[in-house]
Amino acid sequence: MPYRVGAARQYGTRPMVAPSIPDRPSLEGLEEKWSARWEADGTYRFDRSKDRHQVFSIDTPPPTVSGSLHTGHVFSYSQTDMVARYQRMRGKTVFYPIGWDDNGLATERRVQNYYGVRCDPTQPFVADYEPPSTPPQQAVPISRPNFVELCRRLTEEDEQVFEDTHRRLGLSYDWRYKYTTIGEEARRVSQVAFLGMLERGETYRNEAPTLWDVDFRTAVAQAELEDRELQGAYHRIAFARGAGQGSAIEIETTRPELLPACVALVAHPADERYRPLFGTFALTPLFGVAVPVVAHHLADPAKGSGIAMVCTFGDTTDVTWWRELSLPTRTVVQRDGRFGEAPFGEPGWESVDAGAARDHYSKLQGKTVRQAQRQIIEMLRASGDILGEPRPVSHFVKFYERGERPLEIVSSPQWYVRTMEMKELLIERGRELAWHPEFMRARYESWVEGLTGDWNISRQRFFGVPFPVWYELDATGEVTSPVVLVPARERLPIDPSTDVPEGFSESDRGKPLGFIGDPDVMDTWATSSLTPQIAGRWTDDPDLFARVFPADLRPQAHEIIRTWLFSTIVRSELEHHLLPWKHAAISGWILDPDRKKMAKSKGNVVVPTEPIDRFGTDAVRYWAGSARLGVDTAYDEEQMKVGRRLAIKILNASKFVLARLGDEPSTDVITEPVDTSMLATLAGVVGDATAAFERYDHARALQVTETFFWTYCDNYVELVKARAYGEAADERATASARSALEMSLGVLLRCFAPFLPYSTEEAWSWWHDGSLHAEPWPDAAELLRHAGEAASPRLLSAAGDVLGAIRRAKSARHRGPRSAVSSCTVTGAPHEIALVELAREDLAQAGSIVQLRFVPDTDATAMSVEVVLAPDERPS
RNA sequence: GGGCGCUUGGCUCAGUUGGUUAGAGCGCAGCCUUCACACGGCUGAGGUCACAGGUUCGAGUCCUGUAGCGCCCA
Repeated sequence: MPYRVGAARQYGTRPMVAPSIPDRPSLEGLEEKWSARWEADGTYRFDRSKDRHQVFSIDTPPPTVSGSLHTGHVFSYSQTDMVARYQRMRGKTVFYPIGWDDNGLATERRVQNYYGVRCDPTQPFVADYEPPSTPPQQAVPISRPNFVELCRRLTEEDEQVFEDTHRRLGLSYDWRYKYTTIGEEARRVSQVAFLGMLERGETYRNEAPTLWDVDFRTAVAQAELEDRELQGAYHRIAFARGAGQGSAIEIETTRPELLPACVALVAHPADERYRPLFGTFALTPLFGVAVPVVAHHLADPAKGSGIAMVCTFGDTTDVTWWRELSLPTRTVVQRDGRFGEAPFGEPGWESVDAGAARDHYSKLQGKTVRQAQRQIIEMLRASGDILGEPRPVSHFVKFYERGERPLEIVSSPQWYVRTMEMKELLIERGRELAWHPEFMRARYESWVEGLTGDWNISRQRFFGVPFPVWYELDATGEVTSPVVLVPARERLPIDPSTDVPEGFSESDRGKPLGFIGDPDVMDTWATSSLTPQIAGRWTDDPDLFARVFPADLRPQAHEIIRTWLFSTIVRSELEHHLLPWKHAAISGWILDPDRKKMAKSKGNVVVPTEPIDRFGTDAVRYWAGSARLGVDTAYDEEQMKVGRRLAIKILNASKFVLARLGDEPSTDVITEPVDTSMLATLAGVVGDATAAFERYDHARALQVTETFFWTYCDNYVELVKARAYGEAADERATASARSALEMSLGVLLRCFAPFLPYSTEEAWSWWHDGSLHAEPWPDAAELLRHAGEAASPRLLSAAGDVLGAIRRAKSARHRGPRSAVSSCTVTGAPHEIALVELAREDLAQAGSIVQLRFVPDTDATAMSVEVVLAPDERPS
């Protein structure tokens, strides 16, 4: 591929009249100036006429708009932008869209708090509804359409703030491809993909025990769970045996309130204490229900009394026992977290004393889990079935990660995606993906290996993508048929609560022999897992999609490997049998200066606009760019100050070079050994930076460029200053210096461009038309050709060493940098001396050396420099 | 409890496939201002590479173990 370092191009775009260079270059105002220009010029527009192999496609997880942006976003988004800019300069047309994740629970909560409302689907729709001007104490119930409307309104405001910040950061998106996860296209893609899964049998609806948050009133997926340690207590409860069958069985439980839901007692098959009891029955206290004593290996003989009661459902182990031992179901806890009906005496609820059972249960019905626990303990005490005092215990209980009360397990119809049968395949896909850093793959694999159930994608929420299905009702108005009514694909997206299935009319809704829409919305991940398809306009623009999918890169943080990355691989596999991207770049976290994770809940969040205001975008990006992928990084203003200094240095160095451009620029005239040595060194730097970018190591690319740039300024620029000023006798020496300076500056600006887009663009604009960011990335091989075969990087470094020795001598004697050296003697191995002697004139000028001598010494192992300063002529 | 990562000068971090006296920046100290840069530059001091074994001619780097910290999952 022809990546030209671009003598011809570089010079070719040079304006006829050199624009004026500011006397005092400054970073102030560059962001506004260049952001507007890039937008106006379409600098970062994706060229959709290009084929897939000419495209570099990035699938960025859209940030959640509800809530504020923090510096962590700036950090990882900047890192991705560096790759995007590099690839663009490598000649790719970059597909780099951005979206906003406004779908889901986070937005609902924000709307509730912001406006002081709550969604109540039983409320009637109010046209032109206006929320209270100040949020009232008691949330106002409003209809679902009104609630969704408020969600849209608030997210639009939030999205504008986000867009402004992203633009200031200089992220090189093509804004024409902006999307949202609740927008029409996202809903269409989600629904098309869902119906595809339905058709292929990859999704199914099942009435099943489901982890349920009683406050949020929604099912919770495995990815959203977390274990929290809770203080509880073991209560010892006696279960009577049938007449003449022996003494009571004592069990210990942390959830005595679930006694009416008890369906069995379980002990380990090898437990000698209980072996004789397997196959017999015991009676639940208070309720008199006969439950079998059964054996299962998950029963822990060391826990409590070694025998446990199985309830429907106290925890996930209960679910396992219930399923594997085919136990009956007696559910008492409802979706609102309160005790519902329990018809003791009726089929399935047989009791030896149904009257007493009902009497006892009537005191529990309607109570919350906590209240019921207090009540049942009281009743058990009264009946004498509770033994001794409760024994405090600390145990882990499952919570919804956003929830405040332990999850209950209820039975309700949910849509599931068959992920369990894909596990092997998913792990294989994970192995095909190039992970940066490599070790992040383990996070993914251990997550997939640890999956215990299919992916539940139903959410009993309001602001989300509805399931595009209806159910037929029978003559009694119940859903009994397993047949699902689906819309034609052309109708999507639809909302089954307002749209009507083919062959029915709105008047059939909810009526016997009519239909009813699925009441739920999809889990936010069921949409977010389709960002490659949404951004690439899979359903609406297949031509575009073919050019950008599968993507080259998925950048994201490590905590969403188990959610976003995982679910996207699942969907891509189901829909396309392809890995959705080639590379995954996993960024680290931003920690606060005390190395604590930056999080809103901790109150240590730095708003990104603040450091941008104080140090400038380039400075903040420099900080982000110096951190490697996968490494958690502390928020560090010192590092931003360094970046700011670098950006200013770039402007100043550019000013110096451009103030003495030659009249007839040409690469042919770069002949002086010091100049060609510099070009050869620069070629090495470009090679390193390129290789680093190719392996997604942007930090290394920045570091090698920066390191070279400082020695370039300190040594090379100082060495050639006299020639550049035209003070050399030989005109060719001057032309060589000027051309080399111009070429190297152009190369350096391009190397820095992905990191510091504003200051480099500013400097570039001083002597070019067109954007630096549309320039080709420099090519090391071409630089080497300009340097010539004879050029040796060693000359520049050796001359730099001599210069350093002279500086040290002057510094030690408190002399100024331009103070005179009466004599300087350089001693070293003959080949070294022969080399460094090529820089004689430059060294003499740069060091203000009167007498410069080079002494070859065959015994010398290292070069040594002896400096004699001229007498100090300053007044003392 | 399982997995992953980290431990290098006061601080933040580099250190590529093991190869001479271990690097950088910040901070600190000293010095230097007409001639790109005081929103600066130069120079310097400062490290038994967490610990203990092992492999090797040679280990910050590879292996084993220990400790501490962090994250993910139970």
